[in-house]
Amino acid sequence: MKNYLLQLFDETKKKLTYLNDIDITFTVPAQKEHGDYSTNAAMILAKKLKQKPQAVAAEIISNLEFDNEIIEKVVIAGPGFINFYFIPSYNTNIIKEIFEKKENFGRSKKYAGKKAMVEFVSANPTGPLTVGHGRNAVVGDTVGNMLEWIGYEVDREYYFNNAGRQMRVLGDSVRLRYLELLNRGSEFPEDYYQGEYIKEIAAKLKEEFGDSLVEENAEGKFKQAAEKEIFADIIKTLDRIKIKMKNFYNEHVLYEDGRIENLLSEFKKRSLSYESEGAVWLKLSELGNQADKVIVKSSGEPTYRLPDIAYHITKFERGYDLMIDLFGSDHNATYPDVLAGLKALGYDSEKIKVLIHQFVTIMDKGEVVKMSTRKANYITLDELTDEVGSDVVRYFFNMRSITSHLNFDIDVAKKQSDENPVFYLQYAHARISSILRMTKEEGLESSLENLSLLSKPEEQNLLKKLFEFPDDVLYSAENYETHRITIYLEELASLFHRFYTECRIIGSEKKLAEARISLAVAVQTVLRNGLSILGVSAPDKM
RNA sequence: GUGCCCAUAGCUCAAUUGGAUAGAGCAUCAGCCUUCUAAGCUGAGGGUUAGUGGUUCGAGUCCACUUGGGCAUACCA
Repeated sequence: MKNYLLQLFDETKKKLTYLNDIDITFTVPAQKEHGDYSTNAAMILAKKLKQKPQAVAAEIISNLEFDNEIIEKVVIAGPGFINFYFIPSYNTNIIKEIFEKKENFGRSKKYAGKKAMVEFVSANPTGPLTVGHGRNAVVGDTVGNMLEWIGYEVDREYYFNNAGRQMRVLGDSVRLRYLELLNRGSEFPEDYYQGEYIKEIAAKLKEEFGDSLVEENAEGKFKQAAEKEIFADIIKTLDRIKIKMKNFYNEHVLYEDGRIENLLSEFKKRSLSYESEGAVWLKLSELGNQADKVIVKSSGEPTYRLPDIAYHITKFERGYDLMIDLFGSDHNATYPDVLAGLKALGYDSEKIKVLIHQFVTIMDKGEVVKMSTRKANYITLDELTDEVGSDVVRYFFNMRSITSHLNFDIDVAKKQSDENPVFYLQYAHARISSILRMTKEEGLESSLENLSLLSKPEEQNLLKKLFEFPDDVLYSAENYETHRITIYLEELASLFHRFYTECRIIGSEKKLAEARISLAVAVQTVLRNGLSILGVSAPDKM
């Protein structure tokens, strides 16, 4: 429907050139009395043309050469909206399109040939992934899916660093637990990693090496073993919720390749850095940021900014047209420095989209759980997946705008009741499978012959909703908003359940029954496609 | 103190980016199964969109201030 309108307006632009001055958008009105689609173009143009919106609207309409077989009427309403009413039987064309495109219905080629990278999770291997990481992981993966749906070739990457203070403390935590097991322990510091997994790693080391590691330092075997074990667990955890990284990028590579040194001398050469108090500073205040920041400490060790900039340069060199960085809100102060640094070096920082998601608040037994990896006071993503399953985890994290805090009530999630809307969608899908099984037994098959019989409001509403899917996918993807997909699917499922209640298939006249089966199949296809974007399964039975 | 994000129904959240009468789910109440899955459907109640002012044909959305929260504000990442 929208495509037809766009076509129609493209034609009209030749006659009314002022239409080229604005972006003409079509929206589905909230009130169905206002038609199938609506545009506010006349109101926007009224200001530019210094005419009344109604007069502009009238002129536009009189120049529209629309097909009376497709559009029933076009009217001016309210302050100057132009409302379009389509012929009901035209709406059934969407079923044919869905039957043709099947699992590809909703995909578009708008960004075909473009490469995107989504960098997400990127947690250092100091402990198991928590529920907090879960939001990042699921949203990142789903953003990747959405980008694929609009044509991008997408790489998923996990950036980490196994050097630095955090990791030293991790290694030493394992060492102390190991010594404890040999009854040679000393006091375990409060600010060390308290988790059980540290003890498990220590136990494994004891099993393998006996007491031969007593003199070993924290940086060696202990840290290596910890990193290896923890990473293996992280990959397993991600795999359980259907996330596969294309690449794990170790910050260390940037040092080995000499990128850090090169970058440092590049900044120096361009007079973007200076030395003071034994440290090297980046002139961020000259680049429009708040204050200069240290890039190399007086100890000689770079701060995270330097490798982060170097890392992003590798992304540019790898030829990505779009680079997504997904962070929790605790990083909201760090990325502007990185972007400013890149921009100063001549890279197009517009190609980098930084998405910041707000924190997950965990509620357990009516209380907020304060999370800390260090104190081992957290709920792991694995535990959550054990409790509710991958589908609920993925759906739950995808269903909220990332700008808002996500309130994760463990009690509710455990219930697996109808408070989890994912079941509502899956139920609609399973219901259709069931219908198809039953109707087959009755000798009924889907048919595209008599779709014009689909004229009841419940049927028409479904058809119009199906039309919106490709648009919704595009919109969601371009704005990186996974939750819009869940909203769409819930609305579609709701319309289907209403159709199911009002429009029986078995027992209806054969032609009508077969047209309705086609509609049900189309709805099921779209439900399945939408769920696959979210990474949620579409069961045939529940 | 300063920067970023946020405040919408009892609770959890939407609102097509400035559009028409602010919508869903849960919870509460009242109905609907001898017929394709009741994990469903129908109806009811529930709102000064934190507050005040401003911008304009039109504001939950944009601007200013106020209040209240989250995250930052390191020579940690």
